[in-house]
This record gives sequence, structure tokens and C-alpha cells, in this order.
Amino acid sequence: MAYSDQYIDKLRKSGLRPTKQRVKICEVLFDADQTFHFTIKELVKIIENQANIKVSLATVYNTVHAFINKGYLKEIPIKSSVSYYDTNTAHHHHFFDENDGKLIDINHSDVGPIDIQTKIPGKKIKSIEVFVKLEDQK
Amino acid sequence: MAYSDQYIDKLRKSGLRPTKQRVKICEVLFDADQTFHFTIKELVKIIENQANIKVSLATVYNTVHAFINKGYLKEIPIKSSVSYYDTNTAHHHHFFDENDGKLIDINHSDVGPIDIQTKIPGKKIKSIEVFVKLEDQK
DNA sequence: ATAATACTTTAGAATTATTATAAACTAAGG
DNA sequence: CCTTAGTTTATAATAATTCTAAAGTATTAT
Repeated sequence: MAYSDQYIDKLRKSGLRPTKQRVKICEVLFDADQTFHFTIKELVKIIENQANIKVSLATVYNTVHAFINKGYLKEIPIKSSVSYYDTNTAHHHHFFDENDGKLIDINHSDVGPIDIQTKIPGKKIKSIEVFVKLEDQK
Repeated sequence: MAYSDQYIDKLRKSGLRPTKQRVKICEVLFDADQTFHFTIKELVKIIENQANIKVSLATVYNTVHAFINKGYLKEIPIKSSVSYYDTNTAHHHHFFDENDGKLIDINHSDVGPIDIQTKIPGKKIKSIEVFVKLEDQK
């Protein structure tokens, strides 16, 4: 059980009470050896399959939002019908395969410097994200 | 009234019957001297304000989808709660001002070449879009 | 420990954007 | 005109997300 202590710490440090639901969701999201993308629906399914506790839909939404606020998750806007979330919060980019609707990370280091030759008065650039749409090679 | 003939042509050429609703929506979308971004809700409001005809919500949705299929509009995925559409169908990029939720076009020519140093086997790049998030300069 | 407090979870209702339905309408072609 | 196929429309249905308020649980002060 001790390995979940890291999540208890993480939660407590960010002012979130380490409830068993939240710790379980942390395990699902952050134990994976790879970062990944998911929808709420998918997350609920994963939790159902590997948890011995029941987590309500509202809690999953609440927790995902809380984690986004704390910077543990990022929302990825690709579709306008469902929200996609990303456990990779590092600055990075995405391939989007329109054929199967799949997202693939592109490391920040795999994209050359981006040169924006326009400015908006009074505003500065906060971040730059690149979306690369893919199609089948024929 | 003759100026709406261009839209009647446009519609007919793409296999869409030039109904008065569609022609009106064309006027709202394509008469503007600047391309612009909108949500369905906003479009409905514009139509209500400047049209002497009534267009049902369902028709607005249908028409916007038809226009997307024909390449007259593009969907811009920024938010996952509402769909944003763009009358600028040219290859271009966007600033997104998170403070006010406003989108601003960046011409394709104002962005230097983008160098993606990763490949996905069997796939080729269809398009590259850059999203630049802005924040207030202090 | 125990009690009081504040934060969480939860089921279900409410909301919102979008899509489906099927009846009434209308443009196009003979 | 008259028929046909495509459209519009009001309304119902769906789906994702948010809200609500009651019950539960972690934390803090006692």
C-alpha cells in the first residue's frame, strides 16, 4: 500500500484531501509508464475495470478539473463534442490522425523553433502549440 | 437583389439548392469584408438582427455543416464546450487570447516554416496548424 | 481520542449544445 | 403545372457536462 503515499503527498501538498477516490484516480492516471490521452468516459471505464472501489461520474469530473487546476493534467481541444485530457503536462505538440481520431504526442524537442512574425499590442505569447494532421500515405 | 446571385450560383454549383435561408446565411457569412469566427449561437443572433426571414436553429446547424463539407467554412477546435467556425478557409493559424476567449487569425505567411522531426510510419502530414496562446503584457 | 468544521462524494436533476425525426414546404425538371 | 427529391421546421431525443443538496469523511482544535 505504501506506493500510494506519493499520491497522498501530492494531493495534500496541493491542498486536495487525499480521499480514496482521488488516490485511485491518481494511480490510474500517473502509474502508467507512458503519458496518455483520455476522455472522461474512457477514464471511468478504466477505473471500473481496475478499481475495487466505486467512483461516481461527478467525482471523476470534479477530480479531473481539480487536477487541471493544479497542473497535473492538460485539456486538449481537438473535438468540440468531447473533452480530451492529457497526462503529459510538459510543453509538447500533437499529431492527430483523422482516420481513427487518435492523438500522438510530439516532443517539444522534435519541433524546430517557431517564428511568429505578427504581434498583438499589449499581449505576449504564453505558449505555442502545433497540431499536425495526418493522413494515410498512398 | 442581384448581388445575391453570386451566392445562388455558389450554392447551385455545389449541389445545394439555393433556398432563401441558405442565401441569407451566405450573405451574413460571406458579405463581410473580413473573415471572422463565430459560434452557432452568435450566427443565429446575427441572422435574427439583420434578416427579414426566420431561420430555424436546425437549419442553421444543417447549413453550417453543409458549408463545412463544401469547404466554405472550417471548424476551429479551441473549446470543447462549443464549436467555433471560421469563414477563413485558407491555411492559417490562430492567436487565442485566453483572457477574453477571442481568436485572431495569423496569416500563413506570418509563420516561418515548421520543422517536424518525427514521422509516423504509413502516415503523411496533411496540414499543420499553430495555436498561439496570448496573455497580457505587464 | 472526540467533537466540530470544512471539504468531498454521490445520485440524480438540470443545463446546454447538438442531432434526429417526421410532417409540411419548396425548388427543379419534365 | 405536377411530380419528385431535397429542405425547413418545431419538437423530441441524445449526450456531455454541471449543479444541488444530502450524507459521508478527512482535518483541526479541543
